[in-house]
Amino acid sequence: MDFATAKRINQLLTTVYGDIVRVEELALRKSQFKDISIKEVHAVDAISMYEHKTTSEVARELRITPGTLTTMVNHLVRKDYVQRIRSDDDRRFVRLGLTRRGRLIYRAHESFHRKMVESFAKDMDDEQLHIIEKALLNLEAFLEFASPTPNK
Amino acid sequence: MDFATAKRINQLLTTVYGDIVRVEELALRKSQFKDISIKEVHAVDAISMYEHKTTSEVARELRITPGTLTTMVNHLVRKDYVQRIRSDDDRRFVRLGLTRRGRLIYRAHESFHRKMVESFAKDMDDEQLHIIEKALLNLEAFLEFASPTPNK
DNA sequence: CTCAAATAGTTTTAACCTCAAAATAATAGC
DNA sequence: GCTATTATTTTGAGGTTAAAACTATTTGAG
Repeated sequence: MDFATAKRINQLLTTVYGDIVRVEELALRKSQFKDISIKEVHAVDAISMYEHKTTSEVARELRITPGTLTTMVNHLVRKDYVQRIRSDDDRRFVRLGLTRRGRLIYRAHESFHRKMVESFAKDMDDEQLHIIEKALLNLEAFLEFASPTPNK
Repeated sequence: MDFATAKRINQLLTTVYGDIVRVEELALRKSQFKDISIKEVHAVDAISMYEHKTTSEVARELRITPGTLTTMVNHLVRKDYVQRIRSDDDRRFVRLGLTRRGRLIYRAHESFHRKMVESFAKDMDDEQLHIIEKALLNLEAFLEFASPTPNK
């Protein structure tokens, strides 16, 4: 790969995520959901629609500590996006679910991402999509090699 | 594009950046540069080697406010990564430069990214690289459309 | 030339996100 | 029934950020 191309691709890779977050944040401010931050939306996304995962499971998925998620969930409960459901079989567990309002923003967020990926892969055939997925998987493998995840 | 592929690509896109940052942060902790955060390294990167950009220019590039950059630069000066150079022609401007130590970490960071992009594009020919760049540009265009950047 | 407006940067304030460690609550094993 | 373990919450502290007020400097209209 020539130097200039590497530079451009690096630039794109490192810019794109920040741009996604910025656009999402902006869209929230202009929507009916002004009281929720993008991090909180990602928590809503991880909690997801029907699974009722535990606090620890969701925290692991978000790569934050359970303590951090607890305060986040406090806010999200107060703002009526999330509900806590104590497990009946083992009352140490707290299972998390979305309220009606939580499900609304979940779907809005999902729809944004669907549109985003669609436009990302616009005019591409299966083979081209495969190349892109391969590249992203290469990247994941590099990162995994650079710093192995403790798999539990 | 079929649903499952879209899901996988979305997953990869949204995970990858966080993984890059996590790996970089971990590498820093294990290196000789333990006193600098990844955000600060990105500031060093934006300040760059020889240009002596002004505070506002660097802030714009990093998409943070000048006030935020000022406190960041305070830390980086104290830790001997960055130096402030008052402009002589217009003494309102502060130009930013790297110290010896700043240049060291600049090159280390640059090298990490070079390796990263290389492994990202491993075994790909020019045409395949072009497809990937196209996809990333599509994504940028979508984001730009979703929320136009105020170009000044 | 002088002073008001504009410009660049800094300081202050407050919010949010985060983690580590201690505290609390519940369960499991002996 | 204790003791250890597990899941969550609370507490305390630090990092990142933006907004607004403020300082220093320059520009330009009169």
